[in-house]
Amino acid sequence: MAASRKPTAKDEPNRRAEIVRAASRLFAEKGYAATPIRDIARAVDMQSGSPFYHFKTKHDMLKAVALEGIASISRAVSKAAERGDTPRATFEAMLLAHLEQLLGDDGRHFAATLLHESHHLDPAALAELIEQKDAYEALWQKALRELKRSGEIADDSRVTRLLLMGALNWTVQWYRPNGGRTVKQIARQISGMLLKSR
Amino acid sequence: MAASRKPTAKDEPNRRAEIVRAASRLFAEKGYAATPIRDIARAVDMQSGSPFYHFKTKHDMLKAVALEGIASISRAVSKAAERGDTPRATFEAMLLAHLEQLLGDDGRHFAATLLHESHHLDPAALAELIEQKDAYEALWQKALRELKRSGEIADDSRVTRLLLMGALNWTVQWYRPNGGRTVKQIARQISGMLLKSR
DNA sequence: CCTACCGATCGGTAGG
DNA sequence: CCTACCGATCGGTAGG
Repeated sequence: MAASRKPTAKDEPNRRAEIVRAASRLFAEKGYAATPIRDIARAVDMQSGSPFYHFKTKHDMLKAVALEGIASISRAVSKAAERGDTPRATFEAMLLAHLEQLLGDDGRHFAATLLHESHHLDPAALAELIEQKDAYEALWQKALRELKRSGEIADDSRVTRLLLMGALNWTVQWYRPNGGRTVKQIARQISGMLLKSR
Repeated sequence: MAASRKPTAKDEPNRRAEIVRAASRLFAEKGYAATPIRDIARAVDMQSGSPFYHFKTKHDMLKAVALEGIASISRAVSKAAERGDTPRATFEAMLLAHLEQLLGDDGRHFAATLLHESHHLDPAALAELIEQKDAYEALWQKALRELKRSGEIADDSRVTRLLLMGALNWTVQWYRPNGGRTVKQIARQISGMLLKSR
């Protein structure tokens, strides 16, 4: 898995992205504070000081991971939200997109870092992240509003949204691929729990 | 808040419990790996090496916090489960008890540590914790089973339980006391979302 | 991006 | 429980 040749500065076009990817995996698995930069460097075949050529501080790495995490979830769910023709179909497409980002191979470590390690960010970076997160959650608030208008949900308050986010985001803690249930089945079960008609 | 007298070995009857309490708060706020034992010692007016008189390792402190966390949640919810006369009343009492433990002043830091920092435990301690957690969640599975029998819920599968746990446990991320909603209101909203009749 | 390195911090311990 | 301390690790940097 690790390339044994010695990379040089001109070698890869985007070493920075590789670092972010490796960092996301290690932050997700061992936590930000418990991950030495040396481990991230080794994961991308660098020497221990070299990541600092791409990032000024370790915090900047975390910031990059967290922002990329919320950005790709946001992108995927926005796109899904455009496709539904009914409030219910829209909602179900959004559920599926959100879960695919959280549980899929590509975004899983970004999402886990975003959800569990963001509190290590400095206040400025945290504020930036919260701004993105608020914009993202507004998509859900809108979807809930339309479900209420069409009579498929009784309450579209902020608390409802937060409880829904909890049910979704908590899947990161227990979902295992090859664990019997597909992501699509879980999405369907959530909509079955929340929506009235069938 | 911090006593300025110098405590001696015979001084307090239960310094160990104070350490666990302080550790729960710091682990919850800054994370296990980012909390130096020196900070815990200072929080209980000890010198930096003294916590090791009570705990062999830092991991043992985390283990104590996590096990006390699951134990008190388990105790509170068990007690609540005994009091309801209908499946619905039982369920609502359990919801309230669980949330009070997670969000109340006493258990809040224990719960946050339990939920967010347990992965730092060594495999043996983690296995012990999971055993307790499984026993706890069986209480919920039973409650869901009875709600299904009485026709107030459509699905009492394991996934339903996990989604419910997610909605509940995620409150730790967003609930703020004096934030408008009481714990009781949140509990009621969850039962309103999940249960069919009114 | 590598080499070589520094200062600070940290978990843990010996001895009392 | 305190004093005094050690060895290891870690984020970060200078210079090339």
